[in-house]
Amino acid sequence: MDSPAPIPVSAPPLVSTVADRVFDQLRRAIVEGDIPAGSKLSEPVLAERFAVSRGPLREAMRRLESTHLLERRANVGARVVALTRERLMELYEVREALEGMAARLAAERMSVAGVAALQAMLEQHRGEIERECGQAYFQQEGDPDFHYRIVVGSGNQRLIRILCDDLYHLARMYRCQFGMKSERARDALKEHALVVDAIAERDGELAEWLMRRHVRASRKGVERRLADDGR
Amino acid sequence: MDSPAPIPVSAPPLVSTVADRVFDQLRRAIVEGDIPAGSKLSEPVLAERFAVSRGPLREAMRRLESTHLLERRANVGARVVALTRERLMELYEVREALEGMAARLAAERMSVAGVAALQAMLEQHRGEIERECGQAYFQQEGDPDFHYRIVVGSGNQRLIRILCDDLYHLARMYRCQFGMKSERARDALKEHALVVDAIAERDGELAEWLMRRHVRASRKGVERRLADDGR
DNA sequence: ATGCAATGGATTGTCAACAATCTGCTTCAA
DNA sequence: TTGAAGCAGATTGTTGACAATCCATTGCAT
Repeated sequence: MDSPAPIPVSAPPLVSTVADRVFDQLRRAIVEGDIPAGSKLSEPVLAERFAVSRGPLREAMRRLESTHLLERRANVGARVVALTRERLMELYEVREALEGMAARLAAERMSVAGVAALQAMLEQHRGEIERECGQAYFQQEGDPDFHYRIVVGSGNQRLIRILCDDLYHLARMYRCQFGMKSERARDALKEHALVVDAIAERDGELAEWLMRRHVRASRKGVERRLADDGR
Repeated sequence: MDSPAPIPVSAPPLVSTVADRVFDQLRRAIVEGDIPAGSKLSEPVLAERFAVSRGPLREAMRRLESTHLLERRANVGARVVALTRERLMELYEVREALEGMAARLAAERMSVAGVAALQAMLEQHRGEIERECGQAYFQQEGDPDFHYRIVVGSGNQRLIRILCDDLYHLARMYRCQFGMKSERARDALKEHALVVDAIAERDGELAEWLMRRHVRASRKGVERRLADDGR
């Protein structure tokens, strides 16, 4: 049984270079809204803020750009991506396709130990949601955990990189900045359980179908919230 | 009716910087096998080869890494990705999911003009395949054209970037280096026609299903070829 | 002969200065 | 008053030199 500790998404670099540190710090600052979305990033001021020269900083920014958190134009500068309703919907569409496939592959290939760990995690989440009759913890921690495990369980390295290295950070950025806490916790947990069951039964087709429906349901929940807020 | 000229995948940068040029040249050299897969890239020798300093070169390499054509390790160096049968299959799995979704979205959203252009392109391909009773042209030019159009027609910016900026270049690398010329040209054309019909009928569900089957069929064709070659 | 430690060479990471480019403001003419 | 052309300031792109790190070879001890 695995610990509920944060899952190492992409293997952290064996040796940490200055650019790596700056990359992590900058990403967190952007994702958590410390640096507001849409704002312009000046290389000199950032270099001073992180106490590094422009070389490693530019490398970090380049990597942020490759994860689509930054947009650069030559001789003009870099801006943090703008969070729009449209982009969020696009993100959900891609996630639906990719995570559906991940669930299918996980059902076909995940080790029995992996499936057991998945079921254990689900049980733990069930306990937590019961205990604090709460929605807060689940959507903020449990849901990403669930999705990570499925994706990693697919065994498809490319799938893992696209989702864990890029899309999930962006998804977290939306959660942080739009302040979404789902009231869908109980429904989501039920949907998770169905997906896990399908994986345990090695029914790839059903697992994919259920996962896609789960992602669509999440999207609709978000859509409703945004409509209420009048974004 | 559009010209059969090469489709501009991602908008070429308005101003071309040195790093941009090196990026394009390096990518082409890697994709076309001019620089063999798995080989190590030395910064000094490449800098001399392209007659630039290490700064822009490193930026270009960083971008190649973000497209997963290069792998870097700190203080060790960069290597061109190794082309393995396993990675190729992973690529097809991701493409199946993503292009299936693209076909669905294209069916729902593509403009009538876009659909007309798609049909015209198909007709042109049909003529070409008839004329040279040939498979060469089609798989090397026509098939990518077809997939590009569908993806762009989805209107999902993120989908477009993932597929056109990253995956398609890698797919082309496999084609170039494994020297695949499909004997599947006629079958593929038929499959394309079915997808286009579904899009024209605005039947997203069917379009997705057909596109996924088409990608799977391509994968199987490649698998068979690789088995024959004993890779 | 085998395993381990130290050293030399090369490669990459980092830094600060220089050059090219863009943006916004000022100025001038219609 | 409006529009375009030119200039100033700042920002980014590029360069070459310096420092830190790793890999392979060599030598030695077991």
